[in-house]
Amino acid sequence: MSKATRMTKQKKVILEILRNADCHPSADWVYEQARKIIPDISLGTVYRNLNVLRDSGHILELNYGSTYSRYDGNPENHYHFYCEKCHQLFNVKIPVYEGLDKMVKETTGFDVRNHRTEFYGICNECKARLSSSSLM
Amino acid sequence: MSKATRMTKQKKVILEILRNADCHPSADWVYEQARKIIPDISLGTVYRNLNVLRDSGHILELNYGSTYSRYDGNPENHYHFYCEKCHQLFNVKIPVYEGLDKMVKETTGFDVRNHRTEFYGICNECKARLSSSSLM
DNA sequence: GTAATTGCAAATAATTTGCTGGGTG
DNA sequence: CACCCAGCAAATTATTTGCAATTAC
Repeated sequence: MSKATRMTKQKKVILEILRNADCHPSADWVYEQARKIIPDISLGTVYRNLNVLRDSGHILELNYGSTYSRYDGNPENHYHFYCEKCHQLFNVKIPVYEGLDKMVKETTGFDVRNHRTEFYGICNECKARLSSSSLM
Repeated sequence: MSKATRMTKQKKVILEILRNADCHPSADWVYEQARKIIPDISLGTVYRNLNVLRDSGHILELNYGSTYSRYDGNPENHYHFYCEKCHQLFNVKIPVYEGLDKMVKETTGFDVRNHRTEFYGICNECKARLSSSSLM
């Protein structure tokens, strides 16, 4: 059914970068990192592989709060926090509440596969920066 | 502080369209509807007003599951369901669980303002279509 | 060997912006 | 009557795609 997929050195490097990243990078950031290892890798290849890896369930694509997608090397569903000041994305370490899916299935009848939740607010670093500024 | 904002007939029409929409339309759909009332309205004006209305809290901008934004004339936070087959977006009528925000505030220390949740799966119409097809 | 994948560059899609004239408060 | 906002078109940004050469299996 699904097309055969080959493990190229480009794909391997991209996956490795995402797994080792402690942030939720954009395609462009992944591209810059990948160039350090494969100098003539192209941005198109990065985008193509990010899509392949997302479709095969190896990574997550996130598109909250910005005009571009961010990627997450941890494919297991988890919650995120978006800082409205510095626009960073953080992992939130509370368990995914799967009971919600069942609740929605009961009220709508839909086949609910999963859900995603993003929290919005101000992160600790930005809170500190704001309260030390004279503008408060 | 924030700039004065004027009520133009364009802005009024755009807001009215969104409030009466029973779907979660794209900027382009809003533009097509608005043209029926103000034939020479421009797409740029639609985008500008959607941003103004979003910033002033009159509408919500949603960007889940697609490459373009959708807009919601109901500015109160509520959950959504995205059908992975037909790509429609539905409102989910379960109450927003604000206790989650407090939980995240306690585990992270962040100032959590709110959260958004989207459910993913297959809607009823698509379920019916799938089970009646010979491909199941 | 052959089909998937690459690099490159051009194409697309969605949204934003500069400018000048018009309409709101 | 000042200044925000409209229309128009060109610019920007993020992402996708066509093609010939390359490479994994």
